[in-house]
Amino acid sequence: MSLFWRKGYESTSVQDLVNITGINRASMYNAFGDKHGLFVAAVDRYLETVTSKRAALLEAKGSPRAAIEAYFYDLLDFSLGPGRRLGCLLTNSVVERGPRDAEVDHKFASNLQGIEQRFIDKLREGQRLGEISSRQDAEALAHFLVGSMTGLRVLARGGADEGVLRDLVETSLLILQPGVN
Amino acid sequence: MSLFWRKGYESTSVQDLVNITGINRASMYNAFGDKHGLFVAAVDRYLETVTSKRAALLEAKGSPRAAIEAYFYDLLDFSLGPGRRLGCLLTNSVVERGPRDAEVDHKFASNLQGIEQRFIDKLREGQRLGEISSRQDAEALAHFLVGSMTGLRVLARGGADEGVLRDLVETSLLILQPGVN
DNA sequence: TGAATTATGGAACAATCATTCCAAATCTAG
DNA sequence: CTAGATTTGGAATGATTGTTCCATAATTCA
Repeated sequence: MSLFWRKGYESTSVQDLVNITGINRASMYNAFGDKHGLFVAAVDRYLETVTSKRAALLEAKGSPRAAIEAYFYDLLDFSLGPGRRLGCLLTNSVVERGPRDAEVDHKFASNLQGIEQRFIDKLREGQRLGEISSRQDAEALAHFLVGSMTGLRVLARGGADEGVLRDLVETSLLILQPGVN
Repeated sequence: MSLFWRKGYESTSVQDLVNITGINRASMYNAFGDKHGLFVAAVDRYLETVTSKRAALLEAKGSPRAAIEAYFYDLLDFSLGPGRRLGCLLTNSVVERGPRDAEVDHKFASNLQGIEQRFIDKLREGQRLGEISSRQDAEALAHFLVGSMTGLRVLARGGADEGVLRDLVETSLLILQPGVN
């Protein structure tokens, strides 16, 4: 998973995977079928461990707006660490392979939809409580947040300065603030 | 350029390039040195043709806010066309190769900085004219717009629905609107 | 303990990779 | 028109790719 995350699919050879895991080549083929099967398993593991831990922040009780903010700041912190500027494995994979890998494409869509739905729930609740702007409907705001999140991840991998990422997060969250108009 | 755009660097073989261009292998090596040299030339050409044409929209006279809006809607339209859901060649390349290709990394950073500067100029002017919110300084807004733009390009390549992309653009532009607070 | 299933090491596979080489063809200048 | 330089076609290079095979070792289970 780490290797695919860092180097992508094509640049990671089966030999690399054998070297770093210490697992025999034949065993890997026995367990995962082929390189792509192993790759898909790595993406699944990524979603189960890395992504879903953060998604849990969107289930927290209490202020819905605070939950969304916590989600974004967690993502920001994670994106900034040294040696952590890897972006999101699934996002990277869909950029590299999306048009030619239906499985990755589908995982990307359904994962995004999952996050979007959590956003929508929290946004609706926040709008009802008056702590989130009702200028736009929750779906539009959720779509916006998904886009922001994606941009953040990609810019992080691209080596953008911390200030840029921070401004992106702060400004994105600011739009949730209920204004007067 | 088209091939690298569609398939990425690693998945595009020199043989593919020979086939599609009809240019002899030796001629290509003579002109560009190696595959990476050709790739860099393709990225440069992409920036000169595709990207810079849109960047010109940010130089237009008249309403600065309208210029920014025109830029985003042009990007949106382009991203939506059938067979055009390719994202941005430079962004895709930095996701695939960024950590291991200093040249691509540098091009990405300087290209983004160029767009950011144009955003800043237009934002400042718009703030002076009162047609853009002064709630945040122009730098922060520019960083935000760069992030939005990046998200849009990646989501487009990822096959996101038109509505998602449109909501992302509209909401991002809404934040420029001068409010009461 | 013994039989059956599974994992391991390592060689071997054909295919494809980027790259190089060279003689023949083409183009460029004087 | 001709000598010199460049481009072309196409074969050939060695390295690396993903994948398979098989005899041996380890493990599992009754």
